[in-house]
Amino acid sequence: MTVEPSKNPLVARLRLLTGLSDTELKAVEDACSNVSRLPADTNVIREGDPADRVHVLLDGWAYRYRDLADGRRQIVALLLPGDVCDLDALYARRLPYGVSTVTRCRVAALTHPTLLELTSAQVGISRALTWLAIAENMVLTEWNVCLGRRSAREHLAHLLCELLVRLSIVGRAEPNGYDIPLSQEKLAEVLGLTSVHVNRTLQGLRASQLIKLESQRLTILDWPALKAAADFRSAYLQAGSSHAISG
Amino acid sequence: MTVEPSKNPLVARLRLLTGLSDTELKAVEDACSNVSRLPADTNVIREGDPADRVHVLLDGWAYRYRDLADGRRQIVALLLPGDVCDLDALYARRLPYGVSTVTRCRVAALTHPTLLELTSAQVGISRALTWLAIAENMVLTEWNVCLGRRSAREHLAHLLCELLVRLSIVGRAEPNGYDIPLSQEKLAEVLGLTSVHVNRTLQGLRASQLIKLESQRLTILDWPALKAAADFRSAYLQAGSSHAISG
DNA sequence: CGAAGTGTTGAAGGGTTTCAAGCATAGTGG
DNA sequence: CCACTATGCTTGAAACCCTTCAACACTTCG
Repeated sequence: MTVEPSKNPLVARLRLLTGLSDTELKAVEDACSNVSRLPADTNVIREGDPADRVHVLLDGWAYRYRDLADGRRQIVALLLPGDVCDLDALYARRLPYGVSTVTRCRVAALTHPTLLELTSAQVGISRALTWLAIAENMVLTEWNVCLGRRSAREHLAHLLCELLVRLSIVGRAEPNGYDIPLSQEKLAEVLGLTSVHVNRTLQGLRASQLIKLESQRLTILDWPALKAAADFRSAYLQAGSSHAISG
Repeated sequence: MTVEPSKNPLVARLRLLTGLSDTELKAVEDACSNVSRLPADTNVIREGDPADRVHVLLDGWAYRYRDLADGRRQIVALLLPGDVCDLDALYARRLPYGVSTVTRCRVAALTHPTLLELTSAQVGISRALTWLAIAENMVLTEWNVCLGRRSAREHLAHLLCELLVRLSIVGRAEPNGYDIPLSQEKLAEVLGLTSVHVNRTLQGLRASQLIKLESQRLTILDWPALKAAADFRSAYLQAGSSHAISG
């Protein structure tokens, strides 16, 4: 049985990294049929919302964030096409974070019963869910390292590297650059810095001839040097190809 | 069918938080029969080790860490009884981090085939794996917030709160305190600070009459005030009780 | 008793924040 | 077409949290 290449970026990721069968991939694709379009800069879900469905980002950029009482905000995940916005909704009564769009987005909603049915029918899909959670884990772990031990310059360079690899996996990047719709303010909320310092750090990377960044377009001028500045290893983003997880 | 209360802290966690059936809990317990004992301060796995099995911590404290080229180290997870040390081993060829013991530990090793068999036979166990990954996710997310946006004092207070709740779930804490075998150096590696600053921050919490900490024993003198100082909400650690995930 | 690890303290330095202002760009309405 | 406004980017100077370096005290243990 052959299936023509899907436009669904989640399917693309699962095909590339997990070895799911065509039948299972088709089932995932079918499950993503309830699609809605959201404008830029709007809430997908708010912190504390009841968790009765899971959202898959099909197109556009979004982010997961937590706000503190005094207004400080930390972005805890950048969501790209093919990412699940709120996996925790599977087991949490209410979500401990909010999700908002950066650009216009297409989002598929999968209800709890739909997912139960899917995972019961095919073990591979159940394993794919575990894989998705673990893939997120690895990104979160790397962010922990960046936030805890890396300088602003290293951290920013690392983020730009991570985004290149993740976007490439779902066909949203060219070899030497990509469109990045984040303001310096948003970058600051990701990096745990102020936008002022992000600005200066960005200038540092530009001055070193590592990157060019203008009008929301990042060009990587020296990939080896950027990777070195970040101490970046891409392995953690590409795990899964080793063991097939199909049922 | 009734099962007498298990000494296995992973079973305790799954029973309390996920609603797995007794049969499934028994299967998990049986799978943890290959136990080894490790002395304090030794490697469970090293960064880059081949990932052919998964380790479950049955007793003692351990931690997951990443080292940078110049010697900086970030601890990316504190592992308590009932925690899985290296879930990523399920899908990664090599582990992107190391795991070491803090105290003497008892650790169960589950080989890849064992796990495949378990998850194929019982959907509930497959879902439990996803739940475990998501539970880790929530902790990692909260650490991101702490590292990115909270002050040293808030962060330290938050960690002490988190540990009380997590230890309580597996019966390793009293209502107002617990044994904490971490040196200030280790705390610093968790918090992304220096041990000097951890020392001063700890003194601040003592001076405010929030905690007492001597000879590896933490006593919480004012739980509401400590929670307030940390802006701590325990919900993220107790998710799962809402939806049963049994197969 | 000496050695090693852990906790404590002081003083100086640095990376990042804060505050404040100025500039550019894009969209809006008169 | 041109104010006018809003938003984001840039820059400077001062302040602050945390680090660095260095020294000393305490405990444990061979």
